[in-house]
Amino acid sequence: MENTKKRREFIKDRIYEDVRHDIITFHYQPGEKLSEYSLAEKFGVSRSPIRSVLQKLESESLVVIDPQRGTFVTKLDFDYIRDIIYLRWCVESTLMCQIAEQQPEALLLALRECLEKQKTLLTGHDIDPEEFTALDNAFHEAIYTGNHRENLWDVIQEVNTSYLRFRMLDLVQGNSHRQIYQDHCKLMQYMENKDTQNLRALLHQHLNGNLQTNEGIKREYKEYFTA
Amino acid sequence: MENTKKRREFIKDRIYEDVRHDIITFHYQPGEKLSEYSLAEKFGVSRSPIRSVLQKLESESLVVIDPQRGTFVTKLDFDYIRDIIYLRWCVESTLMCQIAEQQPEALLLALRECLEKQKTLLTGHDIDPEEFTALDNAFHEAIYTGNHRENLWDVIQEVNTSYLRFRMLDLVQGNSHRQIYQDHCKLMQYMENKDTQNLRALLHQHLNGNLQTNEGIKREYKEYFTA
DNA sequence: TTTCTTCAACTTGTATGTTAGTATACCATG
DNA sequence: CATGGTATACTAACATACAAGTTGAAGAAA
Repeated sequence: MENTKKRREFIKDRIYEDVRHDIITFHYQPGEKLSEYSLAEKFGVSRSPIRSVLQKLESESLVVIDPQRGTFVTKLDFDYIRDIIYLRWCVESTLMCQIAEQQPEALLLALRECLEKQKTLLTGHDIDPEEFTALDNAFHEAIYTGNHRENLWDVIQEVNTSYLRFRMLDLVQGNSHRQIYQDHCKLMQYMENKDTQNLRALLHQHLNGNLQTNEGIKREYKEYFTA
Repeated sequence: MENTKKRREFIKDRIYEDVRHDIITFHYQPGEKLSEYSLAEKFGVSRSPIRSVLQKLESESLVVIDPQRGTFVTKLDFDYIRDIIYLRWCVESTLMCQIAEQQPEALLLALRECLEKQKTLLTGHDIDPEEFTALDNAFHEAIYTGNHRENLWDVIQEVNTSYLRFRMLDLVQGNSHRQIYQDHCKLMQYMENKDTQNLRALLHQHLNGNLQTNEGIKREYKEYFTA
């Protein structure tokens, strides 16, 4: 049985992935101009697929299209990111409390396996930020899928890209991987011990990536943020 | 001081509002085909602005574009809607508990004013579903803005259209307006009395628009829903 | 009748003009 | 020098033409 829906790959799909990746990894810097014409030239295509790509990127707030002026990579808006963090906190703390309550065997096992993978990756040198991010995401995704909230995970992913860029900023510094892993382990413990009080508090801190360092990042990369 | 940012009105903006409205109000029915060419003809424009509109509508899951086949109004996916309800429940119950805790004077006053408007509208005959929806939304929006979560409200609105269509189904029947108003009043009471237990329970029921009636709607409009 | 092939009509993707708004460098004017 | 108008280059919005895949009906073959 073939359930992988064959969807022809269009030029715009490939370009979308390329440009999105380059924005998230700060290859294109916040504020940088991305004109249709120059992108079309770069990828060797016409402006039509580029327009599609830019409009899609605008819908996830990665670029802003200023009519007849230009299209620009959005700067990081901390007020916006702050609300995305709050959104995830509200949802994921509720989900985790539910897990703490019900102690679903299969899910807890899956989460422990996920943590093992993270531990393994951490033993090596030169940790690839994107690879670690994938494992980080896998842990959080399991929280959703384990509660049969796959759609909810997908929905949140669509608005999560701004937060993703924000987290990338301190991940490239390379010293927060271990902290994230340890947070996950503690969250795991709290769920197993039904310690919802500490669970919610730690998750808040975890999603914020340690409040004190945020201020440092905002200073260090202040040209990446909106005023 | 002029703070309304003058943004030139483009053809696609008007068409977007038109088509979106017609989908939400079921003028275009779920599953119906919306070809670029026929829409272009209907609005007397070329396919370019129509493509913009349809791509934007796809990003909020109101249409699905099947390449080289056609563009169709999406059917209501209850699994998806269920998760949107859960999302709103997680967020709004947290916000309301926060309000219950802090008892912010100005916000409580604003909420009471909002309820008065709803009460006034309910005294008349022939209640306009869209007008009531606006007042319903205003109550929920105040919960966000009162906690300085304007961005979060905006984010949720972007994924809320599917839920909006779902609620429209029983609103046109015209017998749930009073129930919604009464729910709001009770939620208000629970917040003032810091009764978070009942608050969370009622909000869940409120967002679901009464579980028992949902089954009836799914039967009555079953051609509007996915299998 | 049933099944397969062919083809025409229709779909969106892509390419390329054309139009109109914006920003800026330049120059004339005070 | 300061100011205001103008020409110009650039932008995205919009129009149009062509390309390529999908669908389904008509018709031939079994």
